This record gives sequence, structure tokens and C-alpha cells, in this order.
Amino acid sequence: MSLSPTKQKIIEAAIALFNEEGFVNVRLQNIADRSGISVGNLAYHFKNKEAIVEQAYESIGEELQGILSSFRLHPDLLDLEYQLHGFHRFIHKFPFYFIDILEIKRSFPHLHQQRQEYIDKIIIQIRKRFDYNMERGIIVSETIKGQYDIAANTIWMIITFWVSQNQIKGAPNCNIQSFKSSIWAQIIPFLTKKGLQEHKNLILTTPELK
Amino acid sequence: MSLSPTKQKIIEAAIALFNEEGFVNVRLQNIADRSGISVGNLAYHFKNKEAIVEQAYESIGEELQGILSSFRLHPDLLDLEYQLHGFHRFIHKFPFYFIDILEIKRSFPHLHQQRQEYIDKIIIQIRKRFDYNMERGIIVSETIKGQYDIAANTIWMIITFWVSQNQIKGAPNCNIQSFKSSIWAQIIPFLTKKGLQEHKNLILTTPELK
DNA sequence: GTCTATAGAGTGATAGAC
DNA sequence: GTCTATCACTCTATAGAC
Repeated sequence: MSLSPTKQKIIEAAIALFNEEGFVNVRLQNIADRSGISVGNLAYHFKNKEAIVEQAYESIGEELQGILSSFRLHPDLLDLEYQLHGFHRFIHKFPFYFIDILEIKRSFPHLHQQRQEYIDKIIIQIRKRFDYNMERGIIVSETIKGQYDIAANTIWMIITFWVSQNQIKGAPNCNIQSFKSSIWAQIIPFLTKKGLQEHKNLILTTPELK
Repeated sequence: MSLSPTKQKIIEAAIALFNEEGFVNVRLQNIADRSGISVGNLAYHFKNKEAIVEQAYESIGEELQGILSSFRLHPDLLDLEYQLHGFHRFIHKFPFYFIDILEIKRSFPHLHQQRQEYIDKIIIQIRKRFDYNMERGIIVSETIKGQYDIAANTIWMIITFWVSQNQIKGAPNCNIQSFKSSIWAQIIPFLTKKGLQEHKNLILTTPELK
């Protein structure tokens, strides 16, 4: 879906401001200023603040959809490595999408409802990676019931709260290496000998990813 | 430190409201109403909203200090199990302390600065558990450099974002079992045979914890 | 489509009587 | 210590000219 140039400008300005100041702290005036238009004109293009977030969420959703659809039917470890780079780019392009989740949920419940579908999708997809790689003999079978459900959820948590964590700790520098390490740490303990070999090759052959 | 009865009432009301509505959505009027006093009187006891949060943080900090100081010099797995119950009680008593971290940081940086010391303390303490239990032959030595630093950080993340995670997923019911399982999952893969035995005994002997 | 101007509903903080 | 009344300000949303 393509937007008019002005609408596009507005959304870009809004997202940039949300990222920098946090959703609640961004005034319509700020968005208008950064877009180089007046507040009145802003109101002409978007009825209210909610309509702006709605559009922003739509644009962001499309990008997220892209990352999720890179998931192959029988994904190996390299496939995950690629996806992690995708997620990392994503969370640093739209930090507000993660930082202001609860504020958006409070203010616009229906927007959050849509989002919830993505959350489920992400967790299910991660969970499937465990199954597929188990079939491939890359990951051992569960020794504790439900442990891969937990691991999948923890991986989702790390992705979702990575930006928040950095801001809380006052370390806004986006260290992709420690992001990836934290997530791989959820998987490595369960790799078989063959899995460890595949993971080792992956590290050796993909230092150029960034 | 003891507060006057009125001050005490105010703080309790404020914390309850912060927990329910989120810090930014709570008006001085709400706090006054719930305390059974007027806004003018509220202003007499606390100069402004910041002073209220400051006091709330102090009360909360004392409680957190209690949980942290239960850490023994040579903590075994049972010691952690007890502490996890402490943490769980804590995060469900003061959800706003976790949900509104970033908002508080934005509005009152100096308050966040104090808090940061607790964050460091928590992560360091968790990290030490790995070392001590390694010495005890309960946990294997690191096979990957820095993996216990990562595990300690992930455990802190799970504690810190557990409430947020529940709210995002629309599952506000505080399932302590899955909280504990998520955290133990960060440790179990590294237990030695002896460690697994100790963990098994712990589960068998402490179902009464809640 | 774009602007200026302003209505209208809060919101934190203060003044001053009791 | 506690109250009522109100100020000063902010922000969203709308009205109407160009």
C-alpha cells in the first residue's frame, strides 16, 4: 500500500520522534514541525494521534511480516542466524514499537489486539525451529517436558525487551553480538554433536553478516 | 524509616494506583481521592509528583534490599529457589516498578540512577551463584567464554520483564511456576550430575513453597 | 491541501482561609 | 494539617480563511 508523499513524510517523522522521545511525549506539534507542515494540515491527513500510530503500526507490521516470511519450511541453524540479523535491524529501526507496547495497549487496545497475532506467530515460529531441527538430528529431544516451549518464549522475550534492557542499563549502543549470543545461549545447550558442528561452521562462515 | 500516618496512606494509595493505571496515567487527584484527603493536603505532604515517586521508590528499595540480603555467602540451589519466590512476590506487589521503569527514567533521571545500583547488584549476585556452585561441583565450568555472564543477564531480564510480558500477552495471572521454570531453564543445562541430584531433591522437598 | 487561530478539556502546583 | 478555589499552562481537536 502506497501513501501520498505528505502522509509518508508524516509517518516517517512520527516514527522518528516516537523512537527518540517515546510515544506519550510526542506532541502533534512536534510531528508537524518535523514534517515541515502545520498542525492543521497534519489533522487534515490524520484525524488524530491514534490514526497516526495505526498507520505507523501498519508500515512496521509489513516489515515484520517480511522477516517472518523468510522462515523456510525446514529451517537450519543458518536460517535462524539470518533471521536474528533481521530482528536486530528491526528492533533498532523501530525501538518505540517495543518500548511503548504497554502504553499503546492501554490507549488503543484494538491496535494491540492485531499486534498480538504477530507475537503468537513469532513464538510459534521459534518453537517450530526446535521441532524441525530435532527431526534433523541437530537438537536433542526434550529431556524435560515443555522445555522448548519455555526456550521459545524466552527467545521472544529477549527479542522484545532487548531495546528496553539497553535503555534501562544506559547502554543504548546496539551490540548485535551480545544480542545474538543471548539468543543462541537458549539453543546451544540442546545441540547434538552434529548440531554443534553445524553451529561451529555457521560461526566460521558468516562473520561477514552484519 | 517511619512515615507519618498520612504520608503512609498516600504512598500506599499512590503505589496501588501506579500498579493499576501506570505512572503517567495517575493524577494527583486520584491519589488524593484514594487516600481520603484533598489535593491541597496532598501537596502539603509531598511537594510534587516526583516527591511521591521518590518516597515510593525508597520503600520499594528497602523491600528489594531484603530479598538481596537473603543471599548467603555460599548459596546452594535451594537458596536460589527461595530467592525466586521472593522476587516473584516482589514483582507482583510492585508491578509498576518494572512496567514504568523507562518512563521514570525519562522523567526523573536521578531516581533511575539510584535504581541502577540495584540492577548491577542483582546481576552480580546472580553471576556469583554460578561461581559458587561451580566451586561446589554443582555446575560445570564454562565451555564457552562469558556464557555465565550472559545467563546471569538473561535471568535478570526474565525477572525484570516478567510482568510486562504477562501484560503484553494479556495473561495477567501470575503463574509462579512458569516464572520459576523460565529461570531454572537458564541453569539446568549447566548442572553436573551432582547438581542435577541436588535440583531434583529441591523440587521434591519444596512443593510447599509458594 | 495548507494555513492561522482558538476552543475545550484537563493537569500540576499554589494561595490563603480555617 | 486540612480544606477550597484558582492560576498558569499544555495539549488535542476543530473552525474557517486562503
